[in-house]
Amino acid sequence: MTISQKRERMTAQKSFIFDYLKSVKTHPSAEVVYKEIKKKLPNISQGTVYRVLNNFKEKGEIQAIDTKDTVHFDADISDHAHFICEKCGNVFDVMSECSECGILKNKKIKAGKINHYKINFYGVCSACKK
Amino acid sequence: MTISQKRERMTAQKSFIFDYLKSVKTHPSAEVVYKEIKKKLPNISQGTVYRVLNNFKEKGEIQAIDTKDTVHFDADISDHAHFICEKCGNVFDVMSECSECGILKNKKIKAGKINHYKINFYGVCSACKK
DNA sequence: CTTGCTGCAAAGGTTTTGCATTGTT
DNA sequence: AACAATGCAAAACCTTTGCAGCAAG
Repeated sequence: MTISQKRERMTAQKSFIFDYLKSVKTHPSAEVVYKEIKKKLPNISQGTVYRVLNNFKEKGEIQAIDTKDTVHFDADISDHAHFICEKCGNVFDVMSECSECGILKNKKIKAGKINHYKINFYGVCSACKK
Repeated sequence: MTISQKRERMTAQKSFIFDYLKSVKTHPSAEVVYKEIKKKLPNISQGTVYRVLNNFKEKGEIQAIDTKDTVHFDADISDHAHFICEKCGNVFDVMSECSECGILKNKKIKAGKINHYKINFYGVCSACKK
């Protein structure tokens, strides 16, 4: 019995979503992605957006940022930290290296083997503080 | 017009929940807290558990750990990292210091002032790898 | 033509909330 | 007695999913 390899197909929905994520420096939630893509593909559905985002995440092509409310997505999969506004929930990049975390990556600790890590900083963003 | 200060009241529900969180080294979700407390207070409702946990969090007496699925709670509010199992979702403590993150704390960066930070490590826990 | 992907809408699961009642202070 | 907190159940919210039709290869 041979394992049949599923052949992935390229669609407008996928490429629009990926291109959009690559083009923005913000870290949009699924809902924001949906609204933005809908401007170009008016018939796209929420279900498709969630499915596509989750597929990209599973393939490691984008990363998800878990916040209090909704999940945010980032097409930049390099190790970098995020600043999460406790008021509006927006996510900003923080260019900070954490050598200790980098050393632990791929190491096996008591809990299990570390595949990757995320650093989130919390505070109120400049816009909300106004 | 004077600002009327709300006086908080002590209830069995609150103290049971807080004591429970303080007593465990796991990082239970709201649902787990609910089930555990229900053993001692059979009439407690889910709504109360969510309300109490959120109040403790807002007062800074406990911290919330956002994971892919549900929020987990930790009565240990010291700066320490967590290992999140990508399979079962359980949360484990990681005793690791991150001097870079510590230095950034309370500093003002471009995005805003950092109040606190969280470091999450991801992987598959020993139990799930079995 | 095959079958992976989509749109639609319904379902699922978690968290929040309105309101009458209870129980602290 | 005041009114904060609870229990209950419904609502709100985000995300997933089943299925028939569409379209990429």
